[in-house]
Amino acid sequence: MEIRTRFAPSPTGFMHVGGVRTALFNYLIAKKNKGTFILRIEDTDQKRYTEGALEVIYKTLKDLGLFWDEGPDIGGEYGPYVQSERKSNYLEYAKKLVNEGKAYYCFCSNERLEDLREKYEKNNMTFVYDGICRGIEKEELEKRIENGEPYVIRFKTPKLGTTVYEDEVYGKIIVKNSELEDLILVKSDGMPTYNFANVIDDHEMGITHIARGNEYISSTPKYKLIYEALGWETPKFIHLPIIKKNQFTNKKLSKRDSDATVEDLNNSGYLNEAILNMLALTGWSPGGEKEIFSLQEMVEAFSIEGISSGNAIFDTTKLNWMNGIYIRKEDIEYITDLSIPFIINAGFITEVDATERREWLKRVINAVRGNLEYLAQITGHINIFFGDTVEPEDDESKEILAGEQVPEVLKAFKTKLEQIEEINEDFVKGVFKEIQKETGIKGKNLYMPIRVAITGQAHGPEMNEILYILGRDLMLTRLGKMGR
RNA sequence: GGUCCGUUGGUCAAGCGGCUAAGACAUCGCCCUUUCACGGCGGUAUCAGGGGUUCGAUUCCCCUACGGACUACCA
Repeated sequence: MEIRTRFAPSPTGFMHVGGVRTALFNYLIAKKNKGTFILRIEDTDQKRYTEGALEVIYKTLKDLGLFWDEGPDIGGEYGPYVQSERKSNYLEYAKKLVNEGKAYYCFCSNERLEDLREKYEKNNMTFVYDGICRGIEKEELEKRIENGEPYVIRFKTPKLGTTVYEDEVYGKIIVKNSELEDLILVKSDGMPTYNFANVIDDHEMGITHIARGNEYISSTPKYKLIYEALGWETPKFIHLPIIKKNQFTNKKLSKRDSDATVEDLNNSGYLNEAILNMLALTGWSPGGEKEIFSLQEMVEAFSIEGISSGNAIFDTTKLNWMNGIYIRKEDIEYITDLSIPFIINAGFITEVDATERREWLKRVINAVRGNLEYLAQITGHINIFFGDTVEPEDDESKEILAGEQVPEVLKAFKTKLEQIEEINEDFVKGVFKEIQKETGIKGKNLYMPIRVAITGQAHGPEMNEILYILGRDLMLTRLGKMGR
């Protein structure tokens, strides 16, 4: 049988990492089995609808590479894929259940329900509706409906016995039916409740595996009862451990904890590849020692058995490490594209520079990418390549420039620069050796003063790269303005 | 309050009756390196507590503690 999974977000305008992880796992389950991954929008609550929210969902999923096979924008055999456009059937199913004696009309007022609830709570019991409307005679029922009395349709949950279902992650879940409420299927406005609509939609769309957050674990028995009442096969349930907030959340971390949206993470310079990889590894383990996975590799390695049952904290520290790996391994063109906005934003370059000086920028970015955990940090590393003047930035660098051999070294270096037109391989290869030969100064005493003089810092990328990137003229300018 | 679920180092986690309890991140030390970073090597650190079952429990059962979810005419 074909495996069909679905990701069914509400269009709230945000795609939090937890939601993305749910999408990812549904995607993986489908693709691992050569199945179909479906996107369905749950927008029955119009109050929640936000302008542009759909686009956020589409964009996030696409950027991450989680392409759906059926969905609102591309259609499919089981459409429509927007819940608000499917409303017609729900009532019919509910009425069918009523006719079969598996559901009933309930006229109870909110006040009565409130009183009831209070009574139960006082006795320390789980509130369940007492089902008084189950017993309304047919004649009375018809009369009340005719009179326009508001009603809801409730499911007739068995009073006795237990309901059991086998969770793919948590194992057997057993609940006493007496703990289960006669849940509402159709609201007094004729709209289905979320739970009911979900069951219907999932069935009609042929969903075979439902992966969702484990907050649904206790309501799943109710779902199962509805499936059974309708005579439908129950899909497999894969409840996922929740990704918790960092317990040490503070202002600095808040953007990177589990509340974070993918957009937030992107804005700090986290790559989608790293986010996805990290998300896969929280709540799932491939078993082996491999940790860096492309989406395709995840598909191959994935198995439901590898999903863990304990809730996890999104490890932002490890995300930093992993993101650094991707920054280093991805194509430099790609990293350059992603880095440019940060560099423009910091005022180092303009939009025009970004295209006109792209080759140079690429070299700059490549020179510093090894130091980065996330792209926003790049500005702190490339600043040495901008500006005509240079100041030793800290005590360490000042101390280096104070060395007694420094004037001689710098003078020699300056002379060498003046003798060439531009930096080339011969110059880079030979300049330090020559200076060493002429002055007798070598090692740190030779390299460090030059580094500090032309960059202002005692740390940074490889010297040769710096020479190329800075270029003859700028170095001369900087050296010239130094002693001033 | 009730019901359900969970608990292996600071974090992510492997383990599915017998192991010196993997691995990764972080941390510490060493090496590489003219600097920083990367990289390499090594160290510190974990079975929440208590009862059972068993020749033997991290693994199975029970209790306690702690954490989470659910308990809507919200999704």
